[in-house]
Amino acid sequence: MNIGLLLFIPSREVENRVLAAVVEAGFEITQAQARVLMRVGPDGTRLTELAEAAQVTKQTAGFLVDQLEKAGYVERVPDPSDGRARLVRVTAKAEEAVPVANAEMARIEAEWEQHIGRRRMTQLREALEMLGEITDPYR
Amino acid sequence: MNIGLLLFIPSREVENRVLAAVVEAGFEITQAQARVLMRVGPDGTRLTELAEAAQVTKQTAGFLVDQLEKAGYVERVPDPSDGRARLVRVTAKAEEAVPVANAEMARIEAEWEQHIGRRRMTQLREALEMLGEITDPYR
DNA sequence: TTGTTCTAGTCAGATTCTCTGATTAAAGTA
DNA sequence: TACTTTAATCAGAGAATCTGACTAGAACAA
Repeated sequence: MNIGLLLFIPSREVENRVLAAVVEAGFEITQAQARVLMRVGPDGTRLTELAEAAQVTKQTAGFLVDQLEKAGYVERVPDPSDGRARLVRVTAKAEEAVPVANAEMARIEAEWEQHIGRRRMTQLREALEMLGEITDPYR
Repeated sequence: MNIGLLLFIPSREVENRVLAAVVEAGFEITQAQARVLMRVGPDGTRLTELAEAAQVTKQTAGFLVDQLEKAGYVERVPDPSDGRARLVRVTAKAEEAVPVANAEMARIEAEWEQHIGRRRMTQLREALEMLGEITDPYR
């Protein structure tokens, strides 16, 4: 079984379930928007950085941030260190979704650990963290 | 770091690189088409099954299969056991892309093994195979 | 056998996501 | 100052996806 599909399937499972939980809780947000929102840092992040981290073009990132802004999940503030740039920051409203997402994630991890065992779960996480070092464009 | 993102990042890396290699080799195909094509079984697969495995609606699967058919990567033949159904089968042309994809995949795995070590790579694959049992709708 | 219900697939229409190319304004640099 | 680069946006188009409605064949119950 190919490693790409092996990674893709549980990845999608998490995405789907976490998004479903968040939507269920009353937050209207899409998968694409969530992928960008997830990348916004605690002190705000520039559009260009978001685009790079989420691996989409600036235009796409801008389009998604527009929607997130309209829905009240992020705000754009001027970047004091660069007059051309603006910082995208998450709002209090978006912060409220975090515990919902975390709870569903914890539920999933618990199910997985139930199935594959604690040791393998630890190993999985460790291997993935290391792979992130060479595959995550954000780092 | 959340487990969904940890899975998503390397998953996308594989998808992107394998697709790029296949396109580079002259096969004109998109990510969405590839995801469906990948799920076609050796004896042909029904559209409904493809849709389920790839987790898209029948309409979307049909749309993508149309394109794959036009491009000559799959053909639709009547299902002898059911007059309503047709079997989607991969053509010889599509088979030619397989070694290209496999080669790139092997290259990626080698790089990863270089970075995280052989033992962790084995553990990773084992954990993912097991997770597939509870997350892959195809099985 | 004959309705009734279910299943496989398609048609129509709309929305969402994504891209390429061009433009504007601010920064950095020679 | 003039040139180049960078951050962001505007315009337009294409790709992928969905919901809802429909057709034809299969399955089943009376």
